[in-house]
Amino acid sequence: MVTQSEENYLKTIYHLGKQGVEAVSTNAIAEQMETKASSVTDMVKKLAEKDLANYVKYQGVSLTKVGRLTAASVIRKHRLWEVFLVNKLKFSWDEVHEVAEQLEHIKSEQLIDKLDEFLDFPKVDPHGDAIPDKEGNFAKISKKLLSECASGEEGIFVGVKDSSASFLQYLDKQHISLGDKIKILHREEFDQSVEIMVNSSLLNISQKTATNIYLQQK
Amino acid sequence: MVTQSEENYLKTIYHLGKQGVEAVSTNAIAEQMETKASSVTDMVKKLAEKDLANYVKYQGVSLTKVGRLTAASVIRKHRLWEVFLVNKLKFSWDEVHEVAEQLEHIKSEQLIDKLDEFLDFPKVDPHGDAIPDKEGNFAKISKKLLSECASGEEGIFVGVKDSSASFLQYLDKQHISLGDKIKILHREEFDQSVEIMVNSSLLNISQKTATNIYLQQK
DNA sequence: CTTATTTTTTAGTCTAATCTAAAAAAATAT
DNA sequence: ATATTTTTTTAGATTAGACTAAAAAATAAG
Ligand SMILES: [Mn+2]
Ligand SMILES: [Mn+2]
Ligand SMILES: [Mn+2]
Ligand SMILES: [Mn+2]
Repeated sequence: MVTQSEENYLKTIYHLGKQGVEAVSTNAIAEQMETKASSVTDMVKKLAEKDLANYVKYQGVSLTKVGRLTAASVIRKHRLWEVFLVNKLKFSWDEVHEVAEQLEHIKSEQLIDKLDEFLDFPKVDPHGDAIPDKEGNFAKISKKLLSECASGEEGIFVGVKDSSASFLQYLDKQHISLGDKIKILHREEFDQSVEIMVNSSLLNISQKTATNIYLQQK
Repeated sequence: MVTQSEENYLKTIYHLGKQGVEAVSTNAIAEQMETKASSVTDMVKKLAEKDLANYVKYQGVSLTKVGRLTAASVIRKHRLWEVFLVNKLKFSWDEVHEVAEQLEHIKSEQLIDKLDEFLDFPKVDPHGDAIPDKEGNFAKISKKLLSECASGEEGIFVGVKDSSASFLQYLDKQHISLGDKIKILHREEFDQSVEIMVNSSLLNISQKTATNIYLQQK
């Protein structure tokens, strides 16, 4: 049995280390999970003991095949629940993370299969992140950061890199929503801010904002 | 904060002691929860410490007002999730209990409010049990055990007393479903079995079955 | 190549929730 | 009224997960 805490560690290692393939440092995990390095060392030993992780003292952790699959399954559940909360229960996209953080640990294959069907087999969550299938495979969506687009280029807003409530609320306030067509009009050399056209209105966004918006082109 | 384990104890005490008002014995709780009496003693002390229960050594436990409200809230969540699983995800009524046992511990007021609305404010769960409102009040449904009905009487099948999977599956096999009209034709003195009419077909049910079926009359 | 700094691990505590075995109290039976 | 049985509590251990402080290893600077 994989505990809730183990699942949270697996998810973090998965995210930090390119799907858990690259070795991740103890400190990186501790920082991400807001816990102490010594706690991470303990847990990482346990994951290795259970053959969910590869761990060599002082050399970081990566995930085994089983570990990766387990992590992907948790991520799948997290994102499906987020879709449920937004599409069915009318949560807004900045309110769902905490609740999904709990729901992702509910243990029932049947539940997730039926939820997936009920939601009509969504491929992305409310933040534009891909939902892995049961085998842990992601549909590769080609997307590019707005900050990397040249002026004149345009694309559809399909995802956010930062999905903190504050950023999502900022986007709401600016009336920038997933699915909108965005055109890059001008990039200011001085501060890297960008002038864009969204919903036929002009907007100026900071460099920080531009590095957190994904566009899909053509 | 009330832990998951504490919530489970509160729920059990609530069910065993007439909504937690009557004192419940340590052994009764232990048996119900399939744990040891010594574990119950420990937990009960903790609940008393947190002002969720009234506990006097050797005299059993009852719930405080806050304890009762907390228990009712967990039961509310459990039953709302059961409705969701059956009505929306198409689980059958014998499959939902275990999953609801986990879902009932998800912490989010907003989630439950929105779920309640999404389900159209149901008053009973898939087993005919009343769903308490946010204040912990149950809509009193007048229902009577089939075993207590005289021959000639009839009523609508509105609930089960035993909601074990095996009993529910037995009812499915006999094509007896919630909402069916049942008429008592004859009670056999010898073994207390009952001949009934359901869906215009004759059926003979055991005494045990009869004591687990609730009818609503007129 | 040493010394200093940073990172990681170990050692030792702590809390929550469980258990077994033994002691104490309460209930039942002679 | 005493002895027996049952119930409940206590005492002591165990496991998971987290923490602090100290030791050890790895990395970076001079
Ligand atoms: Mn989580
Ligand atoms: Mn998301
Ligand atoms: Mn439960
Ligand atoms: Mn039920």
